[in-house]
Amino acid sequence: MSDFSKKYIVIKNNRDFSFLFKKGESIVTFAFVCYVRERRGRCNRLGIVTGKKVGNAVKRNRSRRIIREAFRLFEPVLKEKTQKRYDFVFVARSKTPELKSTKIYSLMMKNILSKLS
RNA sequence: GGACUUCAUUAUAUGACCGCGGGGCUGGAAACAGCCAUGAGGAAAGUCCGAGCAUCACAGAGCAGGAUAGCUGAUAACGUCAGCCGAGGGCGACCUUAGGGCUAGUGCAACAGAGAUAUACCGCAGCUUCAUGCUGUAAGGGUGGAAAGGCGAGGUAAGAGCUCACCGGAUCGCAGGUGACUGCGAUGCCAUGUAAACCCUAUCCGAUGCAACACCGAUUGGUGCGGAGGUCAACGCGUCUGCUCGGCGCGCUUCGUUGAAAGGUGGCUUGAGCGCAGCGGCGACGCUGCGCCUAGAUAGAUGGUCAUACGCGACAGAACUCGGCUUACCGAUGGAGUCCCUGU
RNA sequence: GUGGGUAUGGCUUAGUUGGUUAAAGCGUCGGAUUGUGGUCCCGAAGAUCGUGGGUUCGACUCCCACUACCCACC
Repeated sequence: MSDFSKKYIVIKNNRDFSFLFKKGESIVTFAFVCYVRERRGRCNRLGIVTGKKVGNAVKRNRSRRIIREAFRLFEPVLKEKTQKRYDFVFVARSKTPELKSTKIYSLMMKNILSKLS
């Protein structure tokens, strides 16, 4: 996958994660914690963290899927609004697997867009 | 009708739209786009056993260490499973069972008790004495988890397997059974418990694990580390700082070292496979025939929204692959069987 | 994937060749001292020894299974 594609890139490096935890702007809700930072490039990047505290493998998988789905809906809205591109890291919390993706989507719209613009 | 026992099966379903993984087809130089079917479990879990597979080691034998422990069978193998035997529980269907050896040796057994692996405190009886002492005995008392098998009768000075019947255990013989063992008879009462204490006996075990391992690619060069140089002119990051300026370091060049560790591909899913039928076997299971192909990711694919139905959906997510075991779990359905109550 | 360890009063630790009663410090409570509080002194309460089975006459200790936490290696 290159920067020319429409989709986002998955953050894999531990260096990128720790950099975002240090330098990123944090947005806290009851469903997730989000770290954002502006980046140069043509697409957004996404990383999801589901720690041991979230629960067993099923719960961790579910929270990862929900966040990814919400972000899939959220991303085109973001691209229309601004020309800037960002790195995102979402950290799941213990309540995340019981929620619906629409709920997380609305939380993203409310909290993140207002913060970035 | 109630109370159970046991063996299986199943684990929300259907449709629409959007999205993900690998696969196939079409278009395209490629990037990619479109279409098609397909995509988590009974435990995928815990990692407690046993194998396959791979690499290394290995003439043969033994020691050490570990595992297992009724018998017969099943199996690739097992600590698993089936049937049976013994023991225990339940009125019963049925369930549970680490179930070799203390007569190979060593160790341990607190407190209590007279005495704990050998004894005589209170007793009982005989002899004797002022008091008491000596001898015999182990029925009774009390202690304890355990006191020379239990109970009754005979017997006796009082007693005792001293003798006898029954029960229990041991040894020997005979019969039945592949065998564990069971039945009968004779002898005859000889010594507690603990080997999930050391240990002994029998059987088994080479080590490491798919991050194994194999291949690709090589000085025109990859990874990490270190030295020297360069430049902050420009840009980014880090650091000094609350901020700005500025400095230093990295990204640049070069030298030395590291020498496949890094990256990619394979391993990676057709297998002791699954389903159905027939045959053999009490059964675990085996044989034959027909049919089927059913995840293969690599920061890790199954999700979302809407609608309908009901009982409103538990435990839970493949990571090389199988056979078990163990643990978690809302329920639903079916087969077989037992006991009790009522009616005919 | 492989291997190892820990769990004991509210907290931090002792204790296990199996033997009656599980020890200590801090903390808590009560008393004494002080004009009051602290320090000091005296006393008390507080533990199903992580959970569930088993072996044994008897288990914190031995064996098995499970739960939670921690660590190491590739």
